[in-house]
Amino acid sequence: MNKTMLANSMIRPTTKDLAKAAGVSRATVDRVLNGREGVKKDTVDRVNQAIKELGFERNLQAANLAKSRQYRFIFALPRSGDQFLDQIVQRIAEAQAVFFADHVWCEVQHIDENDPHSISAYLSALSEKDVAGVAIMSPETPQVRDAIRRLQERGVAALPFISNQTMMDADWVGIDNRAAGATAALLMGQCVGGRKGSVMVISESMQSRDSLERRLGFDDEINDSFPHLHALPSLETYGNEDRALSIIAANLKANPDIVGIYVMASEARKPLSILQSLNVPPSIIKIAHERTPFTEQALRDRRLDGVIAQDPGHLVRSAIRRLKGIVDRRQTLGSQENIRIEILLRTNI
Amino acid sequence: MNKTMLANSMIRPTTKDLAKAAGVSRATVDRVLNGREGVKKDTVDRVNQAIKELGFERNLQAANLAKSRQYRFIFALPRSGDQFLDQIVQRIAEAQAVFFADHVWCEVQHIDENDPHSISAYLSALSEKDVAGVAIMSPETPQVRDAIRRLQERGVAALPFISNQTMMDADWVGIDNRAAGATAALLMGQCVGGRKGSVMVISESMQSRDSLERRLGFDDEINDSFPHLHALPSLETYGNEDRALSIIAANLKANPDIVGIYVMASEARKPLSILQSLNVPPSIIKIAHERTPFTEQALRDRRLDGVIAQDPGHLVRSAIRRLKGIVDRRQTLGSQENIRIEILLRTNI
DNA sequence: TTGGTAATGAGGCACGTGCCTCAAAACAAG
DNA sequence: CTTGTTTTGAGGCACGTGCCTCATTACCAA
Repeated sequence: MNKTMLANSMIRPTTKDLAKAAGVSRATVDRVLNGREGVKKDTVDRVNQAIKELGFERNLQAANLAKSRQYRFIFALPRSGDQFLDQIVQRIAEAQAVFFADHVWCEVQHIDENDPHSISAYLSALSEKDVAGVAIMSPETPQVRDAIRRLQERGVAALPFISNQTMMDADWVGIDNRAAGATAALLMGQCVGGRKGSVMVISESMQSRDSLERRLGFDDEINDSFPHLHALPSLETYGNEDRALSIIAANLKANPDIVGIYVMASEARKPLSILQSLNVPPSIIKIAHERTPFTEQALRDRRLDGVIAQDPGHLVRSAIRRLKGIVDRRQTLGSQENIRIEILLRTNI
Repeated sequence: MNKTMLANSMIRPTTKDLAKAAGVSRATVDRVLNGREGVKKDTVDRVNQAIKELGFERNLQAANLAKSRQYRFIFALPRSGDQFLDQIVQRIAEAQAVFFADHVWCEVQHIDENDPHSISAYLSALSEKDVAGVAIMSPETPQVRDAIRRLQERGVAALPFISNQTMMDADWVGIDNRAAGATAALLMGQCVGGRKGSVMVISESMQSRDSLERRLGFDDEINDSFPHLHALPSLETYGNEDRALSIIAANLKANPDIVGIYVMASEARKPLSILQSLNVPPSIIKIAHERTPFTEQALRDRRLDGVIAQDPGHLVRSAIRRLKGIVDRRQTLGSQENIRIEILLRTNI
């Protein structure tokens, strides 16, 4: 009995079954399924009713075959040469091979993160004919936000990637930066042990939403759980090495009680080498973001005590699956694509 | 130019193209692709050559459509009622919905983890006709190991799940338990701070490979990095509450210098409630495994300081993708399906 | 050469859906 | 009623592969 039941439940209804159940022809079912005009409201309802009753779900493989559909996706990423981005690009190339069997093609398009106008222009030029979806990593500006909206209206799947845009709280791929900051704080508190003192916070710029959120989460957790620690105001390097050196040195001198340093930017290399050149002792706890060859090595060498990371491979594959899900109008399981905040220590690299 | 290039590279060669390129008929191509007999070695080579040259990869959607293929997978899991397993079962149900569009059906089959004979008998009864693949969570025994091998020989994809079998170092789904143990140790060391003392280690049984590996990793890291800590011999509860209470109490009394407790088993509930009933102070660091409603709450209440976890949803989906990959003879990206060792603290639950 | 077998080709149907055409039916307005 | 429009049906081809059958060719040995 069990077997028969299973066998039955494993036969998926087809459009033919639908037609029979709704008492219409396959042509009409087709019109309803693909939203074509010229069907009476009443008939549409009958078909939809049948869909529900039979639990019909269109056979995507067959549909894609019929349409010889291809999924062309574009990753619009900042130019920059930091190691985290390099990783992302590399993972995209790897993902290509994995998703080849699903008829997915990915391309990387470099955009100028500091020129919202050019980004918007680029996005506006994309047509649904050429591109099925775009994953966009860009700081939030009204122009970019609008360009994304227009893309979606034109039928192109658009997904904020790693950097979030306020508009879409659910529909984006990346970690919860506030929680990431809080995690950094907790790790900091625990590594510092009972010691009392200040914590230096280094960022590239506090303009971006990501940095702001990390900072908020960091402060919340420090205040909540480690009142004996004092988080200093953020130092902004603006990606300038000389500036970074001078402000970090000054900050160190001004706060001799520093027990920890939190490097908030995604590129930890420069701040850390500056710290090293300034002979900051290992007893001062150092926590950074993102797994890169550099941070991995630093963890091993104990130049870093902890790293808060998001897996680049997972980010990329998640973005692809999400884009594909949008294009296919598939139900996606929210929890499936939650990007985890990883804590890297020496042992779990 | 860019566009044309892309358009060309985006047309996948078909068996027809293959036939033309190899100078044979589609029938012969078919014989080669599907390993049928009666083709001259020479011809086979020519076809394979063409496959390489064209970069041919069979269109899985079309093939599955033609065969009206369904993927029926079975998760063979221990009966038990622990929360971690409950989560797994729940995730399987969720995954069903997500993978429905891929024609994947999953079933949970409860097995008796303590009866290798019955497990082996169950696996032996599975035929390639009914089942495309099985994910097996079972402690390692020669009988189970052999049954898995025979399954594979019969053409059923078989994948050790969460509990590893020595035989397959690469082909299984779960975390690296040795690294997990080491991570627990490192977390322990950091939370304990500079304090000196002993660490209690509680397990259900040291018979299983998983426990052994965790213990090895734990000891390695403690010895390496925290010489001021002393890891006590493992306490084995054998799942018996009375026994657990008495040995834990005795262990606490015998070692007044205990500064940390490592609960190695996947079910932390009972050991922890025993510890609570024994009034173990919060200053003693407690680390356990697996994210469950219980451990989440315990982290929030600060009854637990850290949890080493593997994401059940990811485990399940990874197993399904792996099984499907095996059945489809697809290339799988190793790194894609690496299960991460997650560190859960209060902030990143 | 002949007979026999092994190797190959030609062709067709099926899978489930998308998309098209043309005809038939239902309906509304005059 | 007729005329015109809207709605529906019938049917067929295409997508790329698997799996048949039957015919044809190549090759080997007697």
